[in-house]
Amino acid sequence: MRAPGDLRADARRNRELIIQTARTVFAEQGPSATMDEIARHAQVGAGTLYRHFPDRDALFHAVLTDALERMIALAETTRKQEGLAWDALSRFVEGCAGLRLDLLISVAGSQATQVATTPEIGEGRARLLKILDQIVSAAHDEGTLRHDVGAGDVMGAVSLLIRGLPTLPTDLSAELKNRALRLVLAGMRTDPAPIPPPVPAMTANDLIRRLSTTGPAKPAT
Amino acid sequence: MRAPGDLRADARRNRELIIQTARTVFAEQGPSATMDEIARHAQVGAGTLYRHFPDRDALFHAVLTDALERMIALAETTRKQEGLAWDALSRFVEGCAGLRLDLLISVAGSQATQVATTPEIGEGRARLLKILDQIVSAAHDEGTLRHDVGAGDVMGAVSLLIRGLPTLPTDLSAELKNRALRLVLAGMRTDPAPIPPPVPAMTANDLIRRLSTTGPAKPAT
Amino acid sequence: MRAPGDLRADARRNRELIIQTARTVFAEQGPSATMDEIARHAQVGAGTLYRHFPDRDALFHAVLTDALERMIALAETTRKQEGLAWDALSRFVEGCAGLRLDLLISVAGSQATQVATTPEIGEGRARLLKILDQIVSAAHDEGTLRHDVGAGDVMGAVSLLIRGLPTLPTDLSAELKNRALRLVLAGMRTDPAPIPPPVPAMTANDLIRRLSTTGPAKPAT
Amino acid sequence: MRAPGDLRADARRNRELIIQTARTVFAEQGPSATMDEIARHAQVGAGTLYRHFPDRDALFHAVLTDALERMIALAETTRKQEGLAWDALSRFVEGCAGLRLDLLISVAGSQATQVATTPEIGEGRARLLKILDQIVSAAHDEGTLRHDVGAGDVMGAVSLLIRGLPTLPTDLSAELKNRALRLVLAGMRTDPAPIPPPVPAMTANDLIRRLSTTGPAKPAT
DNA sequence: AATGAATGAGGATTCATTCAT
DNA sequence: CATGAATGAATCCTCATTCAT
Repeated sequence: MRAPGDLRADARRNRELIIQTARTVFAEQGPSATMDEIARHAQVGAGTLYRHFPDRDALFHAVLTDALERMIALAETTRKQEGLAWDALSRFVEGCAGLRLDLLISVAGSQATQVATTPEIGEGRARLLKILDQIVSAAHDEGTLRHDVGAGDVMGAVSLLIRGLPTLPTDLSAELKNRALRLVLAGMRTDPAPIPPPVPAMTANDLIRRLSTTGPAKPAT
Repeated sequence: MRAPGDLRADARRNRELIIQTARTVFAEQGPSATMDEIARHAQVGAGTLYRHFPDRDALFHAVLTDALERMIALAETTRKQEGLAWDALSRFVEGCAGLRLDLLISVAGSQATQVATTPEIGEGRARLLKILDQIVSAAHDEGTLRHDVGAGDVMGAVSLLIRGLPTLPTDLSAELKNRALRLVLAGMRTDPAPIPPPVPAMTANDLIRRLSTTGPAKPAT
Repeated sequence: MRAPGDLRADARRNRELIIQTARTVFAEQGPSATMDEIARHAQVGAGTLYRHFPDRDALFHAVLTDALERMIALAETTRKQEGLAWDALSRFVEGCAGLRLDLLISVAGSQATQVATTPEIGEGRARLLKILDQIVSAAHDEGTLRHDVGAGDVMGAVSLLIRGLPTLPTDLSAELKNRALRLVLAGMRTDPAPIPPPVPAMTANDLIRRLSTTGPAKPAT
Repeated sequence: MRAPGDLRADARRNRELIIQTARTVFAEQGPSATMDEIARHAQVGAGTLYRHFPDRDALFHAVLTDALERMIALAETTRKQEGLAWDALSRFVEGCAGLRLDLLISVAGSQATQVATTPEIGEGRARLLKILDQIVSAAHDEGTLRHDVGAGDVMGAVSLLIRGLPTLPTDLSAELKNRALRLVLAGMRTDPAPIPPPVPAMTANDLIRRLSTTGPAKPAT
């Protein structure tokens, strides 16, 4: 008899590969990226993709679950590593922006309503919120976080902002996203918003120039 | 033969009808709503839809242009009606959330990249940004708006937030969106944070409860 | 305003065309004939086929219903035209064999179990059985039909026999089917067996020779 | 290395297992049952199945050959055991119905045309027909069997009838099949049909009731 | 100018068959 | 040899778009 991890090792690697590829492809092409496209990028046959994820929704579900896990891990890390709760909170918020989770809601929003209501997803969300709650409570106690801001607000703002603006050039989208996140963080502080440090404002002209200079970052579906 | 104005009135009415219907349908079913679905909701034949908009992108374009016009009108109105530039700014931001533009970016993001780079759209964006610039400058002068916040930041934050979170129940989505908008506004102020008034925080438990109670707001595509 | 039958005439013609084509193609290629094949034979696009019959089962259903109607019409005709109930019965049985309904059960048997339980099909079957019942009763009264043979037996035997033996050369299949039908009819008579008239038996050697001489009648799927 | 007989025994057992499993699965799910389904039911991997039968047709071939062997064995048995040729004949005909060969033709008919023309199958058929010929000749000599009925007729009628009506509930299908077989047998007799003994007829109402009461016997493919 | 049927290219999914373990 | 994962061609079905009425 074989060791149980043998073939499974290969399969597990493929599964992981497909999930990560799907995340990338969805982020780049939007939620209507085709299954074939994903399979091609992952360098596997369509059949392999379907062996692992029996249909489109199953793949969405796996991608979303994976994304949630990353956010949870991020929240736990920052909570442990940062002395100040506020620092944990802001590192979490900014870290989410870097997780390349653009698709998290975009995918869910366009096709996967049922996916979003899966028990696993629900539990994952709850787990994440519990951790955020601890950070938020600590920040309340520290006096750094406004008391009318809860873990639900943090989660909501992050969910809204991490999507970025897919029609814009990638770097401009990232910059606007980061600036908006900083503004939200500033709005959450009790004191006069020492954050962010005075960087130049994004003026109307800045935006217009950068919009007219560059083409779109991403091919449409 | 009829007078040309007669038919034109009819046609113009149909065009308007289709645009508004499309906005609704896109907002409800996501950006992959089919042309037939839109035609059916507008109670016209597919042929009529295509007579007005030669292809899918043309329809997107019209919907986005229409949305931009609404935002422009809103910005102009608040600028004229409000004495304080800050009030104009915050009324604009909050007004956008009420325009039901959920689809503005969601549509654009998933399918209409090329649409987003159309000259008309570019000009509309520029026009809107110019008006915002006036408001923003006035607010800077007033001392109510942080100097490191520009019209581009306002536009960016609004664009990111007005989409809402389509997988959540409608009311919860709206509430989270409004709370996030208020946090952003608070983050833009120079002074501590008179906004929003102390309302109870959205806690982790609030969010978990409301997520598990209600089903999703919208059938997936 | 147009006459209501205008466009519909075209569509109705297409619907009929597709049903008859499907019957032929199923009869020739077996129940796993592809939708595309049927569409090609009918000289319509796949979309047209699907507009009329939303999925494979719907097409099956239509084909089966159509076949039932033909059997019903046949039963009614023979009942009216023949003086002797026995003649009506045997003309019905033999007529069914000529209806090219080879697929009737073969299709149903392989894929369309749910189709077979449709209310329409059920009603059609009942209607047919009622007519057969009248013929059968009259034949009982005539004294030509054994009293332990009912309309259900007639229907059952016909259903079993009309399929033919698709692997055999067409003419051999037809001949065996016809001989079997005559044997069944003979078995239903009260008197010795005036039917069939003494034709030469199909001997083992006949069959072996004809099986080895000719290739199969039909390309496999 | 092991003795060759060892593995061979295992392999032979597997081969037999797969054939019998395939027969069952085909009979239950129709001729389009998948290879994976058969492998799963036989509790072997797909690779094992393909080691024994290089492709789908090879498996069909084996199943059909096996069925033919059973019919041959049955014919030989009845010939030896029955004193009266007629009894041998009718026991053969009825025995075939019990062999669960429903698929014999149904499979062949839908997919395996080429299979049906294989030399092995041809020889098997010939062998079976020879045996039937002996029985038929004896029955002619006995005066029990009509002289215009040959071994080919027997084979044909049996082939047509043993398939049953897969859309009907199992027991109803079996009953109709048995009744039809008895009618055929009656039709083959020289004398006024002492067979079958007077059982109640299957009336229209019987059939309608039983069709509406029970669901179909088999899930469609 | 409106209608809705027809078209067919394209995407999701399945499954016979191959191959690495 | 057995296993079950990988493959990709083939099939079902959808939907943007065209066209006859």
